[in-house]
This record gives sequence, C-alpha cells and structure tokens, in this order.
Amino acid sequence: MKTISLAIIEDNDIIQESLSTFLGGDPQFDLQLTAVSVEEFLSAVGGNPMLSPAVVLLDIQLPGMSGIEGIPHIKKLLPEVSIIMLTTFIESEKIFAALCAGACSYLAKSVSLLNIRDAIITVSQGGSYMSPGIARKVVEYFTPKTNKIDSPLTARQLEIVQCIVDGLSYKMVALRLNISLDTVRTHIKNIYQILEINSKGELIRKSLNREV
Amino acid sequence: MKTISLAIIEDNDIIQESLSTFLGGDPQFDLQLTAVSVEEFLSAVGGNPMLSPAVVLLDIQLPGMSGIEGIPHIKKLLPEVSIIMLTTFIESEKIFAALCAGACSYLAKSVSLLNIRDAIITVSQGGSYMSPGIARKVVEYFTPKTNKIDSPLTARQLEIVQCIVDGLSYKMVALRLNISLDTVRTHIKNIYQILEINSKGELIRKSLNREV
DNA sequence: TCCTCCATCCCATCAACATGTGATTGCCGG
DNA sequence: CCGGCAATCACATGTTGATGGGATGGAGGA
Repeated sequence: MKTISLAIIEDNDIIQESLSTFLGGDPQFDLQLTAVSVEEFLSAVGGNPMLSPAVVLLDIQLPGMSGIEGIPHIKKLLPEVSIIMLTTFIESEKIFAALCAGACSYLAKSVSLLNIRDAIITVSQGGSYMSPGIARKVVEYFTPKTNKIDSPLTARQLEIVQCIVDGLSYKMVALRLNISLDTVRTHIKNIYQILEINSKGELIRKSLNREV
Repeated sequence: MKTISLAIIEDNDIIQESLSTFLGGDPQFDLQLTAVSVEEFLSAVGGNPMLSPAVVLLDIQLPGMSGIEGIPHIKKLLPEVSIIMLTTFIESEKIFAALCAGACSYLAKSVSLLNIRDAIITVSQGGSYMSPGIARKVVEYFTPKTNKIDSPLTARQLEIVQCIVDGLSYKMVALRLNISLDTVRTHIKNIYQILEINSKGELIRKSLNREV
C-alpha cells in the first residue's frame, strides 16, 4: 500500500490536533502539512514544490477565505488533488456549493476518526465517500419535482418542449416533427398557458430543472 | 429497533434467493414479497393494501419494464417508499436516470450482503448509501468543467448571464441591473462572441452545464 | 503618458417569438 | 351521437432577440 500524502486545513486547534495526531500517526498516511487558513496553505504549497498532497481535508469555516471559496484556488495550484470537506453543518446550500466548486467528498465533523480515515482511503482510490445524510441531500437534488408520469403536459407537448430545449427554433421544430410552423406556435402557446410562463427562457429553465 | 418492511424485485433466481435468504432471516427486516418484474410487483401491491414495503430493492435489468422505467410507477403506488437500485453495471447514464426517476440509493451487485443490509438500514433512516465508485460519478456531475475563477467572461458578464438564466427578458435584466436595454444587448453580443454561440437557449444550457 | 479592456450607451435592421382569434379533424367516454 | 379534448393549420399584430455599426469615460498596465 502506497502512503497517501495529506494536508489539513483547519483553524480549530483541538480538531486540528486530533486529526494530525490520528492521521499523522498512521503509517499509511504522509501528513505533509497543516494550515489554519487557505491563504496559509496556498503560500506554503506555492513556495515549496515538494509539497503536493494528494488529499486535502478542508474545513468550511475558516478565517479569511472560506473553504468553499478556497477550493478553486487549491485546485488551480494542485489540479489533481482530492478535496474532502469537513463541516459541522449539513446545509444543502453549502454542500452543493462545495461540490460545484470541485470538492469530491463531504463529511460531517461528527463522524468518527475511523470514518475520516476510510474516506481518505476511498477518495485516494478514486472513489467518493459521503455521510448518509449528505448523500441523501445530494440524491434529492436529482429527484424530479414533477414526475414524468403525471406531467401536466401531453406527450406531444413534451416533444415540443424537448425540441426547444435542444436549441431548435420554431421553424426547425416544425421541420423535425413534420408539422407546420403555426402548429408549433399553437403548442407553445398552450404550454405557456399550462405552465404559467411566457418566454422561451423560462421554459428551458423549468425543463432543465425538471419542473415539467 | 422497529422492523423494516422490504420488497425485492429481481429476476435472477440465484441472486433473489441469496437476498431473500439473507434478508428474510434477519429479524430486523420484514420481507413482505419478492417479484421477478415490476409488473408483478405492481399488481401484487396494487391488489393487496396490506403490502406496503418501506424499502424496495430493485434490479435494473428486468424482463418487461426496466427497473428505471418502473420507479415512477412504484412511487405512484407507494409515494413514501425508498428505492435501492441494484445493478451489475456502473454507467453514469443509468445512475443518473435512476436517481432522476426517484431512486434514493444505488449499489453495485458486487457489494457484500452486509453492505446491502447497511444500505437498507441507512435508507430507512432517511439517509442514502452509495458505493464509492458511484458516489464519485455523482460528484463529478457537479464539478464544473470550467472554473469560475478563470471563466472567459467578466464579472459583469456573468451577472448578465445569471439574469438570463433566471428567465428574465433583456428589458427585465436592464431593470434589475439598472442599466439601459442597449447595454444589456451589447453585453449579450459580447458574451455570444466569446462563447461562440448565438442564442439564449444555448446560453442557458451552457450555463446550467457549468461550461461558463 | 498611451493604449487596451471594460462598462456604458445609441441607432438600425431583420429574424424570431408571443399572443389573439378562429377553424378542422379524429378519438374517447358518457 | 354528442361534447370535450388533443392535434393540426391559418392569419394578424406587436414585442423581443440577434447582430451590425459607432461612441464615451474610467481603471490599469506597459
């Protein structure tokens, strides 16, 4: 088993010490550095090419730049790094912000050190570890607000919507579906009424958000 | 610990037997029924109001309706059910299709029975369990292809894009940002040039796909 | 300082879209 | 067999969007 190079960014002394003692003492890890802020981490790593952790444990609440804001900067410096977020809060907003920024795992701080160790190993193997509550929130993100099976739109109308979302103009929709331009217009008109919208933009948004 | 009511939909005899023996023998589970197809499951549950599993283990490959197609139907019959997908394949496409349809957990069949048991317990507690490889694919879905930090667009242009994505018309964008309609037009013009696109539709799609 | 980039604004034109009113056909259920 | 609904098509009018010009002031780098 190759050792996994690590870094910890955490401003809370107690937690940092607890993590570094536990992880630093484990022979399968190589704890390269700890920092109390993203800024400190960046300048340390930027000033020393020998420092190149494979995995970074990153707190969300940090003095200065927040963990989430820091992700792009860390990724810019270390494109291949895997980032595990640590947080006390389970808020959808932060979870998605972190994932969107490029984090690859998200753990509540309440999990045990053993779980954190597992997460590091999983992540370094190209996997991803998420605590159950967080995973559930992620899954809910995908779940459609409206089920295709009882969409307010008819099958034909859904076809029209799909064409629009595909970026086609009315004229092209008419061509693709072999109907007249006016028919397309009528369909769109009805769809707008049903969905209570009045522009292509809103239609595309609703469709992409699976609200149809 | 309350017992967790279960159903298994799996057409492979060996796997089904292995699952039902293991799970059925566990006192914390109440294996209510097994089926070899979604159709069979639906008619069994539809015809007997006493059958109302809290968790369904659902294979993806099934005779007749596929597991993914079946999800909306199952959800319609049992809105509160938690669905755990079982599959031999780890394909992004299927994973997302299943999650979008309303599955709340996704496991490779290669995982151990113990893992499946854990997953059931996790799910019934409102969590979600995903094997590491699958979780990673889900996470990758969120990861932006382009980093905000080096977006080709200026901050102001990103604001404009956000407004458009929010479904606003040029006029409304102008109002919201307190600039003239013509300025909005100019910005959009520049954005289109930079992104090499030429319609609102493409802009919204790119933005939602985080390609900006 | 000069030059470039950005944000702001104006004008003009044509294609595309939003919306209303109205009509025909075919299917399904009462 | 009739009424309702989905799907089809038509015409008309005004609005919005895409794209081409060109112009100005300010912030910041060479």
